[in-house]
Amino acid sequence: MKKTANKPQMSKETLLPLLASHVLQHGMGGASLRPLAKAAGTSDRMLIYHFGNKEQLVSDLLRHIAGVYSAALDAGMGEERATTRQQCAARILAQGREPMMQPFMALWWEIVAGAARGKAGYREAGESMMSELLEWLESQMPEGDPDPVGGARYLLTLIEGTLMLGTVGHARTAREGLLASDLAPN
Amino acid sequence: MKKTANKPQMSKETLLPLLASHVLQHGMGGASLRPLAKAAGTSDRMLIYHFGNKEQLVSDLLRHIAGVYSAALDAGMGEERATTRQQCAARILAQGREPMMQPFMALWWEIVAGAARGKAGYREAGESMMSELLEWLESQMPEGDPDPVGGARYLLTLIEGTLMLGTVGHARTAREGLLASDLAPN
DNA sequence: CCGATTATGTAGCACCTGCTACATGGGCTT
DNA sequence: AAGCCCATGTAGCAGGTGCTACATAATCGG
Repeated sequence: MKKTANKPQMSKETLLPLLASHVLQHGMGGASLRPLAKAAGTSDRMLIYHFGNKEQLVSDLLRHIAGVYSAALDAGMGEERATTRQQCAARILAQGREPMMQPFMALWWEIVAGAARGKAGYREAGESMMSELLEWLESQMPEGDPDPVGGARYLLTLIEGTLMLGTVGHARTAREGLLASDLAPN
Repeated sequence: MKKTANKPQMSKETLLPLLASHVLQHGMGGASLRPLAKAAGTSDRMLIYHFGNKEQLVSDLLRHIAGVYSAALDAGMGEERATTRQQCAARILAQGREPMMQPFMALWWEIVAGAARGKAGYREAGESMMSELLEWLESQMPEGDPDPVGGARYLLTLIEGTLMLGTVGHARTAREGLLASDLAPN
């Protein structure tokens, strides 16, 4: 028996993945200490011990989740670029509809809502995740695009609007809007 | 003294405006029975009495708020139409930034988040508010627009994406995206 | 004027909330 | 071996949660 104890031996770093997984499944609304603690195999007491207070825990957790999101984006990134902007948008919208991304989508709107209310950590997490997505989108822009940087921003705006409309039952509205845009497949 | 008692004499209809005003200020997260009751000058007991349970209360409240939103839109509607799509989008984005609309904007993302989690009443309220906005937008489309219906849907998608990006600190991204679109003022 | 329905207040239930005090361990350094 | 610090368990706090039971008051139909 060396120093490798079989006791849990927890730390922020070991706790965060477990907490993130729980939050991705159940949302930020249900992120109260005791359920979180149970999901991580600890007690609420220990969560406060490691993070100081709940606000700090939420901040750290959101930052961690933003990192996980980035990794998930990388994992889902295709090899070859798109050949048209329209294909590029379609590709990322399809990615957003993948089951693997579903928990992120549900959590995303809670992050936006928290940011709108000025909650600590929410705006930073949202901004970071959008920056990540924007970067990914730029890398996916067609080869000969005349303005890949501006185009990526334009597509991002359209894509996020489409996702939002879909969430409140206006998927059809967004689809018809895209058909009426300069992205229409003709 | 006829039958007009000076006692409060509450009902769903008299309660809902008071509840809505509280929720618009403090958000759905703080919409627990006792604060709501205090804001409406009643007790949690009476809220349950009138609405049956909290879920029903939230449903009724969201439907009521969707109606208030519609009225606020009408009140802010300008007389003359826009002359270009770009002006049309700018006008509605400005409207969203008005102080009067601010509580709706903050509440909006909570509605979207609730819709994404399948909470009762949220999707319906979100869908209704978007339909209202779409209708308003159609009425604002330029006179000689070749495709006002599709154009309104296209603008709505862009506008909502812009609002979302602004909420998470990416207002600049959205602005640059619009500049790179076919809406660019040139 | 009486009886029934409607409206409201007071207490209270069982549970959850973030957080703390205190004790006890177990492993580390010296 | 002594002392010490980090980790963890048990209890508990004051307050909030949705909701209910019960009693009472007000109002209205007969």
